Amino acid sequence: MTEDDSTTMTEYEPNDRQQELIDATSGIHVVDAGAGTGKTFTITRRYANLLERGDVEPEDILLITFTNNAAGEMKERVVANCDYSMSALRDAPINTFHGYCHDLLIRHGFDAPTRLGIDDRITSSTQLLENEVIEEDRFREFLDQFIEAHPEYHDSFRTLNDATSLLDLIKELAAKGVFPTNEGWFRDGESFLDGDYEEFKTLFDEANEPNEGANGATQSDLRDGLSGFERDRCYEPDAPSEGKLRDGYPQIDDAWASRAFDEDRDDLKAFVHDIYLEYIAFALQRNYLNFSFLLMFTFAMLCEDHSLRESVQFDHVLVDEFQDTSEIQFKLALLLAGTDNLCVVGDWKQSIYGFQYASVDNIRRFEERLRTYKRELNGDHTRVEFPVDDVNEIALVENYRSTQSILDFSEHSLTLPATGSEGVDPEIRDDITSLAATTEHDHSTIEAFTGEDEQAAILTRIQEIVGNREYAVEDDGDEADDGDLRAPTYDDVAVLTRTRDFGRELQACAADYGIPVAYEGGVELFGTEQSILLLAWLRILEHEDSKRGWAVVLEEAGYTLDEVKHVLDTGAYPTSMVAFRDRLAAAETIGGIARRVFDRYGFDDAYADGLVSLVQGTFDSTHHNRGDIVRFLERSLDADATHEVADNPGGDSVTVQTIHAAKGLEHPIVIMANMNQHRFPPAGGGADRIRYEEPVGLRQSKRYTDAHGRPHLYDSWRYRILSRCLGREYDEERRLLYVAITRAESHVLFSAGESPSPLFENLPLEPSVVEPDVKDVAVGGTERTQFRISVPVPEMPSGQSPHSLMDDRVFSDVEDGKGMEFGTRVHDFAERYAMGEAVEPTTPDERNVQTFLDSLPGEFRVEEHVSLPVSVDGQQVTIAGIVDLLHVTDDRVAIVDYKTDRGRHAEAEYRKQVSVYYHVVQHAYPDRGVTTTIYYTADGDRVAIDPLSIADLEGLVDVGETDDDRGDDPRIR
DNA sequence: CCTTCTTACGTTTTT
DNA sequence: CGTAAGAAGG
Repeated sequence: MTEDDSTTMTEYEPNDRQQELIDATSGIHVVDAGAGTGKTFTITRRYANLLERGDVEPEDILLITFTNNAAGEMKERVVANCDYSMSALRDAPINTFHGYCHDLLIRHGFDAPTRLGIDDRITSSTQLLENEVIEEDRFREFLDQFIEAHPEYHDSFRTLNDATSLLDLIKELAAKGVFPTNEGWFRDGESFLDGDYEEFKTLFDEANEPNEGANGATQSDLRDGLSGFERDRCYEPDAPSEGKLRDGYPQIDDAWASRAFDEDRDDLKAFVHDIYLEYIAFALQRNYLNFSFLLMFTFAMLCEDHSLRESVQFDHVLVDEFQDTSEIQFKLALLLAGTDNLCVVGDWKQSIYGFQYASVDNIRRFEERLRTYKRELNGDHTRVEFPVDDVNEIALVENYRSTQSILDFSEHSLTLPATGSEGVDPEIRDDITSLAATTEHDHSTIEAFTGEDEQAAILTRIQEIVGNREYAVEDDGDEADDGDLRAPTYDDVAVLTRTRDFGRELQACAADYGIPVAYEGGVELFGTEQSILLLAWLRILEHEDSKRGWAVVLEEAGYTLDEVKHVLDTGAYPTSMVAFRDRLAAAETIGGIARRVFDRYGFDDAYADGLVSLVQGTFDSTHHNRGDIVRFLERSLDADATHEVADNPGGDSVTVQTIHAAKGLEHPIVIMANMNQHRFPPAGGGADRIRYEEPVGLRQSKRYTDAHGRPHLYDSWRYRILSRCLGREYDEERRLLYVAITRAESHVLFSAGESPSPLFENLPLEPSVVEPDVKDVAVGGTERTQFRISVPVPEMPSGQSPHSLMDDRVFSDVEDGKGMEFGTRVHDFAERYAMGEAVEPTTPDERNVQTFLDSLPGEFRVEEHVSLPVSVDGQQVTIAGIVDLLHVTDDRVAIVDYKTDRGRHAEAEYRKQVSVYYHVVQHAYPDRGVTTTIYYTADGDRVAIDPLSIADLEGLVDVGETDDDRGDDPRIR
């Protein structure tokens, strides 16, 4: 499903344009590589071609990608195309900008901070701070001490509404190459802050152009936008009255352009400068760098240290995904290029990372920027030594993904007005390189629909599509030339959304109907029950906040509010919980704490795993105490922080993801959902009081002074005029829609609810209205009941799994051939079949399971968590595990454990495992007879096991081993 | 056609 | 809380 999958097969030969790029091994090339044109394929071929010529080695070629994944994939595919092995390319500079800069700083960046006049060093102990929530926390801490130290800025501080907006500003400036030094600004940074009046004047004139009325000119957008100029606002005394400002008609007076632009910003610049510089120093002092500073220091170092720059420069520089680069990244590429063998590849139509400071003009106006940047970099010293006049443009035009209908349709999206009144510059069409399809069929459906309940409408449509040959998709099986069409499955459908929330809602809604849906992408990990309980236990461990923790834990355990209150007041916490707390307190690492908490509650899902690995990864060092972690969890919860969680149910399911997450992927059928007002495009925008915007530079919208003889936060009348000229940009929203459409191979559908957005209404399609009619696919209503057998948690237990009682050696000399994955699949089938899901057996083992389960009357309990407390040498130990199946009838309970083994070699060991289950189950069902059996799926043989006594089991426990030593999955297969 | 009022909204995510 | 799009009013 990755980009270029259609071209990964080596049997494909490059097309003419691809070949041109592969052969273009010298000179400057800018490659317009549209969606699905085999970009990665071509780049890796080009790279291999360079190596084959003999005089170029891997270390002479810098290949920059956008993500670490892409870098890894590039390496693999280069290896597939040339004589080098993976190990030979291990150290090859195929990397992201950040990754490469990190390496460079570690190797040569010791005194890079001195380039900004900061007297500190980057050392091998300097950490890269990756987590945003933690950085914001540090930044707040920094700001507090900054305010303390700078009384002269107290007024400036009053203008701020939110501390982190300043951190964002710093990162934005860093991405533009604007850095502070102890004496002012690095190189010509200050001119960026001042802005460019000429450019602004152009925008001003544009906004001030009279509109065409029915009879003659009507007022300009600018004049219109300035109505109500004084409404609900208080300006400083030098502000003009609305009447004066809007004196002219149909335009306002030209002179306002310079009056609004020219402003004394020395105080503002000094304020931002000092915070910026001192924050960098603060970070170094605390031994960390953020992603922005990584690039900043590398750039400063390469700029100023001429011999270093020359020594690291490359013969060839190749940048992939160039539409996602920021300005400083473009400049870094130039500094790293020793010759004019510079090749950038990208597609401006897929530039959707503006909020991460990607600058689409890097590729759209490549030549212009190249010249400007060369001039800037060479101002005082020749850093870019090669000529930049001769730029070759190559456009890849053959698309290997979509039908021609979809490709043609996708171009509309780039010119759709995104508001009722917006006019889109039609010249954009001239920049579009039309793509040519290579598919054999052109059977596409392109349609739009609405439904009052959009979620239901989408699910209804999905059910109509799946299995319907009208929505046939290409069957790209392994046979070389197929071109056959087949009816779609759930797997073929992807629902794309602009914002995450809609996708998550749809996922929940689909789950109600039993429609298989896999949400892919970042998940709100901190709002989960797992996270809340972990936080609660950590609070209990931290004594200051322990009551808040206890309240959550007690409530979860089923105490009523009154009971909770009573326990909190008296401090009489249940002894088993106190014992658990003490056991937690003994854990060495945060990962150990988290795992113990999740074991206690039986969480062994993707969320628990995600949390364990996240906290373990974030707090691996000993520098953090539990208070830090509590704060981290609180902040993350507060900030709705998201995190990637591997929660793919697998199997045949609909994909739901954001457009951003879908970039680079392809799907046979795409449903572009939630095209509603204020959702796509989203409403709102930055309300930051201090901001940087091209071309007006650094500005503030409010200022705290005592003008009018009264201290107040006055509005800036200049800012109001300037912001009216800048307006809101919807180009990126159109590109997002473009990306969504071009993910589709065969069919595209657009959906909206009750109030479609202009983007939807302006589609050249006639929307149909879908009456919701979702069929419930959950069979028989056999809901999986949450039933948990629990035995009171003993004092001071240390946990073990039944696995630890067993002797692994019986498994080691067996050549089974089926493997663990097979076992997992059979167990999954058995679990789902027992719960009444409509699953079909695919192997003889599964058919045996089916026959077996069909023969059993009564009730099933599936995957029961059990724990058995035992005492060994006076020490409490809990053995926890999961029973595959409990077969419950009126007078008996049967334990069934599936085994996929071909032979019986391990039965003696399994006896220990199922004996644990026996004692727990007997305890839970004291009135019924309990039988313990193993079901061998290979031959359908059910074997009764005579359980060991508790005393026997206790004899098997090795007290030296704690739960930290065992694997994550206590399940025994 | 122009102005004023009302109402509804608050994103995306990799390094 | 501040913004901006659309509706209503003049």
